[in-house]
Amino acid sequence: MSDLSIGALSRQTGVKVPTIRYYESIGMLDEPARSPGGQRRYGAAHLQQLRFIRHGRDLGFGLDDLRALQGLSRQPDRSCDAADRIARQQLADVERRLAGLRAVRKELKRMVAQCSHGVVDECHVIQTLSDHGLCDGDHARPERR
Amino acid sequence: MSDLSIGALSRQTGVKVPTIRYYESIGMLDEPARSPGGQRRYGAAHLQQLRFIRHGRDLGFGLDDLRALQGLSRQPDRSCDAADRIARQQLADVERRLAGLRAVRKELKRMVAQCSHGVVDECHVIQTLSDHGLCDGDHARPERR
DNA sequence: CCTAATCCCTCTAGCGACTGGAGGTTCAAG
DNA sequence: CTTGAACCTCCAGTCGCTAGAGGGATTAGG
Repeated sequence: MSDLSIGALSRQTGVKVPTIRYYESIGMLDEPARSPGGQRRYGAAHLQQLRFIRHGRDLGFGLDDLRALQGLSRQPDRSCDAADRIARQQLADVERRLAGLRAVRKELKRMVAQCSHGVVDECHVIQTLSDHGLCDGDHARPERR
Repeated sequence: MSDLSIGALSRQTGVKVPTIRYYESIGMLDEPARSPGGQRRYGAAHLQQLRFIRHGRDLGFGLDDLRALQGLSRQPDRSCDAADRIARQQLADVERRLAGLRAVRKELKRMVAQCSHGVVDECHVIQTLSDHGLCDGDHARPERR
């Protein structure tokens, strides 16, 4: 029906062209039909599928989680406990990262606020980095993934 | 003076052994002296240097930023404007990510709260992923780096 | 002094989730 | 039919580590 080129699909979803090909290569996105000359031609189902992935990525789900959720969405009669569990875990993960980032922000604010715009030797930015004892918060490493 | 093995340095700083070697390989950490048998022997300066890196990583700075900050800290007479700029940018970055994560959290909470624990077909977790229109927030992609 | 346990060495490859480039082919508008 | 944009495949690189293989060094105890 729709018959989109990869570029058109990219525009519709906001997913970059090489990323679409990457998703196909790792089996996240179904292989599309090809034009006589070998170019990819996508239909409405692909559009839907890619939007699902895009939205999930925006919410911070990993590709493995999304693969699992995709699998579930194809079996509409099964219990959604598994989906619920994945989403809850993701929420917990986001909460953890928020806490970490808040601690980091607090420390960064202190660093920046105390900078007297003088020379490096008296700079709180450098001093704080050199000596963790100058921090009060226990900002553990927040990042990862 | 201290004369630490790589394992001892690791214990003192909380940085894993392979990570220490990695930092050396990319020129973040000065090459240490070696024992007669070729094992690394670190001094107090290395300990200080690695703590600086560790602390900076904990605050979310990239290794390139830390390299620059390290360079500045070795020139104590220069203005600390550059250091200040890097820290402010990092703070702005953290604020951006916090905003993104808060939007994501809101959406995830909605998804999870609305789940009626029935079958997949009526599951809000799956439905929301399938249709971004069900979201109200404009949770743009928060992650990266 | 010898042995065993633990540590350390280099080198290579892998992770997640893309992103970019080179070098060549196909498509669609005019 | 020509032109230029879009497409193709394949490979390499990003960031910041992390893990494993296959070996050598160090150290504490007997």
